[in-house]
Amino acid sequence: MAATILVVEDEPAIQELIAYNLKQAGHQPLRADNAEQALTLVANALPDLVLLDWMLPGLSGIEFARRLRADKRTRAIPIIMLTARSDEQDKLQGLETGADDYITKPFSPRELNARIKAVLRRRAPEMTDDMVQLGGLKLDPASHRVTGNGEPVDLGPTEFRLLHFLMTHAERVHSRTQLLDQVWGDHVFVEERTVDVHIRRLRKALEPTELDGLVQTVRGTGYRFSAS
Amino acid sequence: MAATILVVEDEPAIQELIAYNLKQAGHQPLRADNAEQALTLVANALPDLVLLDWMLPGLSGIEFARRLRADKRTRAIPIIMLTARSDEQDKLQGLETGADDYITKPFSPRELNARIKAVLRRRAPEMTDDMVQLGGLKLDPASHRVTGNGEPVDLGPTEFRLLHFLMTHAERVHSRTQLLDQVWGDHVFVEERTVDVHIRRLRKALEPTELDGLVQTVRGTGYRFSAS
DNA sequence: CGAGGCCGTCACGAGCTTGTAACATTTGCT
DNA sequence: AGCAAATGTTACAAGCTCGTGACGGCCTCG
Repeated sequence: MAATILVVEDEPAIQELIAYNLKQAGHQPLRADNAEQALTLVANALPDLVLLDWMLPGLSGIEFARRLRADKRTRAIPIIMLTARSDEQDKLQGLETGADDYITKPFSPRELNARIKAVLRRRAPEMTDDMVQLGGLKLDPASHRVTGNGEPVDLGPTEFRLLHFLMTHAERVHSRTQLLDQVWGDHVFVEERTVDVHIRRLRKALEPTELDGLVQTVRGTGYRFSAS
Repeated sequence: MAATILVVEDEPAIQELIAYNLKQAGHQPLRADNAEQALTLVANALPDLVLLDWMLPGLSGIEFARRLRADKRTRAIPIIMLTARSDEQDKLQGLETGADDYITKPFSPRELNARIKAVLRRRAPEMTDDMVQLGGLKLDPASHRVTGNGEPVDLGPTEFRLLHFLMTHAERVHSRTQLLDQVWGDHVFVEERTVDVHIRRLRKALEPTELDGLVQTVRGTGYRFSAS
């Protein structure tokens, strides 16, 4: 878990309620009363997910979603829209605009959390605290523990995040830039070669378990985690 | 347990019955005949849980629940609603409003107690008086006593609550912020590093029993109680 | 009103992490 | 083979995190 979630909701009580529930669930809520404010926040820091009220004063939720989708930097952010009652018209338009899911008010905290988790699992599996197990390696985000063939593996924070991302996006090559964006964060500027060093550190930590071969180099492209 | 439980029920006989049962089970019942009265009581002292009749004269149970959820101070209070027969409509609306559980009349004292315990455990496992026993450490909330390998361990109030929380949420990393929210209470403003100091005091108290290793640091993330 | 216990904060230092540069090695190509 | 680009590897200084002891304030109890 531990995702940063932007809540765009003009009703203060509901906003407060949602924010509280997000915090309880281990997320980091960001709040905005309207779309303009939300855009400013997004400009400063990318949230991992957006909870968006469809009915907003000023710039509408639909329009806000469009703008997110129009900008390359924000296009991939999952959006869950909040609609009053089951307004079919809104739902349709929302899903067309690119919302990942919708939830109708009133909703229970339980339902909200379930949907957030579902969407994150689909769009950003490394944000959930699901255990990942691949090719003899086991990584548990909840306890923050890694074992290789049963033996504990000691990793630094960055190596842990790197391995987590690679394992949740296995069998795919990731360029250094992508890894920097995903593992380091997108507003960070670091030398690309730094990735190499951390890959090295990760492999070194995996060596005792003979599992370092799972982290593979794809020359000219980047790195890949592969269990095959 | 020893939880303070607010009973909101307009039928005097049933209210009396419930209150009696709660007392028997070791709880401290507060009674209210209607939502207005209940609000007054809540304003004075926060109960640990609310038993709420859905059908009330005047302000309805649903509305009362909404108000609890709307106020930051009362938002976290678990609610169990009492519904006459199995009125599906009410159940649905109740859970959406944020009730944690429901129980249909008539119900047995046993069932009521079971649900209360379950809800308390789910919302705040460290609220129940279940004894926790992990890795040689034994913590008994009822007698407020801790023993490590049979030897008594002397803890201050905060260390006790901290250990209780960690033990009831073992094998999970908790950030300092989470610990402050859960152990100190989330309206409190304290330095994050204060957590470190109390962890230190907890470890020091555990040292004589050689069990201080159970409280582990996860660098860059937080702390974890682990028996493995 | 004095003693003791508990709490939150601070400051210092050890040790761990991290980004970078520098050098070594491998790879692909001609 | 020879070359250039890409990647592996190592060392290191700077920065950050965490452990730890100390201190002063507050409260309770005698």
